Amino acid sequence: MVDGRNAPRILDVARVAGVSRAAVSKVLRDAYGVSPEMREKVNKAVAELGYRPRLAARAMRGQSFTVGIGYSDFGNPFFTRMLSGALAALSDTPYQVVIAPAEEGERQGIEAMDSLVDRQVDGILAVSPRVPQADIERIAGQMPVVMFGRHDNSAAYDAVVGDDARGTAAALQHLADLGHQRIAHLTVVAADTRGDTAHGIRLREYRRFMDRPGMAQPQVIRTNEGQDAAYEVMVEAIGAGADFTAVFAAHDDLAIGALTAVRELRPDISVVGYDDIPIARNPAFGLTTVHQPGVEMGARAAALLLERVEGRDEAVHEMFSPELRVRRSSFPPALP
Amino acid sequence: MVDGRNAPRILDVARVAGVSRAAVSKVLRDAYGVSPEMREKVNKAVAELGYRPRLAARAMRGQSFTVGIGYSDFGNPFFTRMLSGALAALSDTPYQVVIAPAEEGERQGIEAMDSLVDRQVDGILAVSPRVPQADIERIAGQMPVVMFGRHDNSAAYDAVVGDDARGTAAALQHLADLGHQRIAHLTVVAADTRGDTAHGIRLREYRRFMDRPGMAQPQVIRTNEGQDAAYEVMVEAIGAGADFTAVFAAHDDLAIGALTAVRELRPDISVVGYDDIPIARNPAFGLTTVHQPGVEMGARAAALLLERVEGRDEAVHEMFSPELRVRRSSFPPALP
DNA sequence: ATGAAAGCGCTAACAG
DNA sequence: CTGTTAGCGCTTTCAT
Repeated sequence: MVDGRNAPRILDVARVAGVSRAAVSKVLRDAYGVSPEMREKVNKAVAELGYRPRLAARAMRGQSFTVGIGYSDFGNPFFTRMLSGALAALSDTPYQVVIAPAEEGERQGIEAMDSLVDRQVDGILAVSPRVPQADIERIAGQMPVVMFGRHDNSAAYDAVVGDDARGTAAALQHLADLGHQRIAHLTVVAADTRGDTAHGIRLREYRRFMDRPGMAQPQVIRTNEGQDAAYEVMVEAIGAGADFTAVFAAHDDLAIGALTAVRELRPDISVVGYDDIPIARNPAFGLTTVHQPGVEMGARAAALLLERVEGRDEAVHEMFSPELRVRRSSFPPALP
Repeated sequence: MVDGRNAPRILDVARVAGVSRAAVSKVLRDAYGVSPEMREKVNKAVAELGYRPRLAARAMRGQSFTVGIGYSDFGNPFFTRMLSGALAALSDTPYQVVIAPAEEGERQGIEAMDSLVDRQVDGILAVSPRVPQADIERIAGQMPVVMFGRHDNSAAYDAVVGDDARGTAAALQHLADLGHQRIAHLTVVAADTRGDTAHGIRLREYRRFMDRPGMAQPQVIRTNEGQDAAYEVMVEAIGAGADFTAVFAAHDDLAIGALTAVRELRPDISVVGYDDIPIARNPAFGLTTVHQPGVEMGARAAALLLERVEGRDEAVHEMFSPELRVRRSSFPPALP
């Protein structure tokens, strides 16, 4: 195996092209002050040698022209949408992208962000609901940061979020209009509904909504992630008597699990989800859900990050309006 | 914003701890020859300053202790399984992980791999069916490479693949046992069934199977990626007369689209998929499909990569056995 | 327009 | 066991 050490360096290119190292560097970055003929010679030498600049060496002097994305939950189709929006927005820029996968666990996400800092990326875009705000602010003190899906408005970093309060209200209003009064909320474990996370807001807004006159007591059902876990929990809840006629699930994956249980055991119960993942609109489910414009949100997050990298200073928080998509899963009217 | 430039350097730590830079470096890497008291002092100074070593500077001298994953198609649940297996296997090692997202397009994947080379990762694990073998071998000449899902056995890099020929035969045999003779194959565009890709093998094996006595002429139906595209194509095929009683889809996402069309228009047609994505086993679909042990495959790929990084030299190719999961979507017997 | 030279922060000999 | 020092490959003034 050819050791990385003997890969061509900028000096080799300079030698082949018969110019100085500085000249090569300038051509590479197309900086000011290179004659067309010099550019020609250098490019030829670069091609001939298959030269590629070493990013580590470059990064030691200044920008790395890389943006980092802190990411987790690769199986989440909504995150996938936002990721593809961000990648598309970044693909037309001189910035490359590296993704740091966040490990599971309590401090999930901060290691990923730190690893990006250590790599001297020029800016960070992250989906990290669990990371304490103080940690993010520490990092935002060192480089531009845009957080995705956080409602905690910080002056240190930008945020792109969906309007979860509004989306939740829309979903619940839809059920209420159908005549439902006893609506349960199926959501994730308490660790993930803390603070100003999307799931925290959805839960808070649910409680607020159930406070309205005519609505019943709130019933919060907790589950681990995954369709299967949601299914099990719902089977149990239904077995225990199920004092509700509709379920508002915190996201579509849970909703699918709930819908599966409901169809099997209590087809009269309505289910509404959140996110509008692709399978939701399959006629096999016809899941009524709250659509979020993930691609646009991802693209906007990337754009905000670039603005910051280029120098903007004040924090920006942008909220995207969700939109209810009514489908069959919530058609059956409530029982009297 | 605190500029990256004034982040603490190793010299600052040395000053605070009252020792030399080399001593700090040794403690950091816990190299041989540091007294406990020195270690103590240094660690204290590191914590106090919030010092973090700069990976770029470190990489310039030797290993980066990073493995790179070339990845694309973030929405593909099978890839997600293998990714989570790989990440889990890597999480217990001193190696960090960065993921380079592959852009769409013909040479999809090679830019991602090159970008990892430029970052001086210690090894690359990639899912890149479309990249020409020569390009991979060029990279494998510079650092360890493990490819996921490629059947082209190269001496330059390792490979982890599913036994697509066997999986395909199992799926088709199942349909044949049910009495089906006219089986169509729904697969992706020709650009992705070339060479020794998984889809290429599945297609080739399908043709071979249909050559058996008693089977009808092969019918290959092409579609773009996505359930919706597959649905449209199948609606069209059925509208055009559908001279088949069963469909073998190249992967589950296509199978779901096909199943949706079939249920709507020709519920007598059986559908079989490949990959066993989570939604496949939902009773709403009950999709018969070929299960691949994605998590194990990902973990094994990561392990092979580490072996290479640690010095193994001969190439290894490992094939994983798929397993047919029979469900409702293929129960209806063929029409006479 | 071009080139020489001084580092960026770290590691790894080597000396003490 | 600890410290000094010479680079790693690149960018970037500053002369020429």
